[in-house]
Amino acid sequence: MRVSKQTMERHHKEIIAIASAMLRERGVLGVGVADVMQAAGLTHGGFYRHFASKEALIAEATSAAFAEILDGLEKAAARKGAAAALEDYISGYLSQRHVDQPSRGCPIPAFGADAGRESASVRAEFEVGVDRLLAWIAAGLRCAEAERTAKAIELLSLMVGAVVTARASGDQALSKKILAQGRRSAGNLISVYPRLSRTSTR
Amino acid sequence: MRVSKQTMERHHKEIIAIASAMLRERGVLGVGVADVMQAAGLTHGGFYRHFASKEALIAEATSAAFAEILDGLEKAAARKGAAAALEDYISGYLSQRHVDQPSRGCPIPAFGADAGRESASVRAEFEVGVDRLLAWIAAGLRCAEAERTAKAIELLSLMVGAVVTARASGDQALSKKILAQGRRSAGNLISVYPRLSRTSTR
DNA sequence: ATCTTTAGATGGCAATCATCATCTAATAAT
DNA sequence: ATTATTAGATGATGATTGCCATCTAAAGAT
Repeated sequence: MRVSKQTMERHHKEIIAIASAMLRERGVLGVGVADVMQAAGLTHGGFYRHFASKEALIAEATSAAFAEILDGLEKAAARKGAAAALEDYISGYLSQRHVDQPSRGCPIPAFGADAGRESASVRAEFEVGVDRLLAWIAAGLRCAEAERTAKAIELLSLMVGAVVTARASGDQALSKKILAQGRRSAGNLISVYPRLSRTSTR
Repeated sequence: MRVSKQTMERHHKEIIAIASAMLRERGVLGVGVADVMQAAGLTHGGFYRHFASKEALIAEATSAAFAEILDGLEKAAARKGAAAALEDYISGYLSQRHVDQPSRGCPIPAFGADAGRESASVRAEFEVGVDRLLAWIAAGLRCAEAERTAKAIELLSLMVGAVVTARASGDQALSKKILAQGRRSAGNLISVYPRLSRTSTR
């Protein structure tokens, strides 16, 4: 049955939103076209009126996941300032909640490894998202302009690695230890005080 | 056809070795039982004489991957000292080669996210491996005893996150930038000089 | 030398996968 | 009001999935 233009656009967005959550929960290969369509209240056959392939959906869903997160971050920065928003972002990122619920969380620890195995179109979306995220983080850092990008990369790497490792290590003590240490390390990183070692000889 | 005990044991180990490489290359869902058996020169039917399930293979292959890496690390530490071996480990970990060839690399960035979705038996193997790896890293750090574990966790998180993010971002400039910054950050971390911010007020 | 055991081969199971041809019902254009 | 267009439903495609029953040939035990 045919459907109005608005309805179709709504369906399109719903499919992407559902896919972006399922992607983060189950990974690229864990998500089936039929699963996504069923979750959207549609049948699997209509999928190819919306997307050229599963790969195209993955790319769009990746873009949407980053866009959703970055929109939230930019609003938060506008509301309470870049530095305070960054602190909130870090504590949320390195929370048990984020580890336990990947579906609304950061795409990088959730399916970054999968994305590396996907086609260039998916990796390109990831690249754009990471770039935007790094720029947002850099804007919230209280440090010399020249150091911002470097520190942003260090901070993001630290957070991504802590979440991946904590998730892999299950719900045991080690997982919590990694998260707690991640919070401490990130706190040090965003501190206004420069590192002695950063300017040291070596 | 039946095969001698030694041959069977050899087959068993070959299956695990192949699976551990394929796991890191394709992820958990990207590896099929038939793929592994074919790569081992066997047919898929014999698989269940060796393993109770695919899950059991994943668990054994995870354990084997960590064991192989840690054996190498311990030998390196015995040969040239823990601190020097750690420096080598870091530069290898954050190399383009490691990003491009996951099959012999660290399991954490390769399929840590997948492992988080797997059963407790797989996650348990991951936990043991991460624990051993952290202990080895800690032994190579030149810093106060009390800080070793914390620094080891920070260093591992940083490295895992950098590799995941670099892989996800494709083979472009961003990927290389993340790796290069990871090397710089890791270098600062293992430096003998303590961080000012670590002991600072906040 | 005979018998029991079993690793691996063969083939097939139902389920799932991405993809697509066909049909239909309703929208959008005329 | 009539017609052209098309979103979605239906159902099937061949390929692949993990898993298993059966067979067989060789190893290990007697």
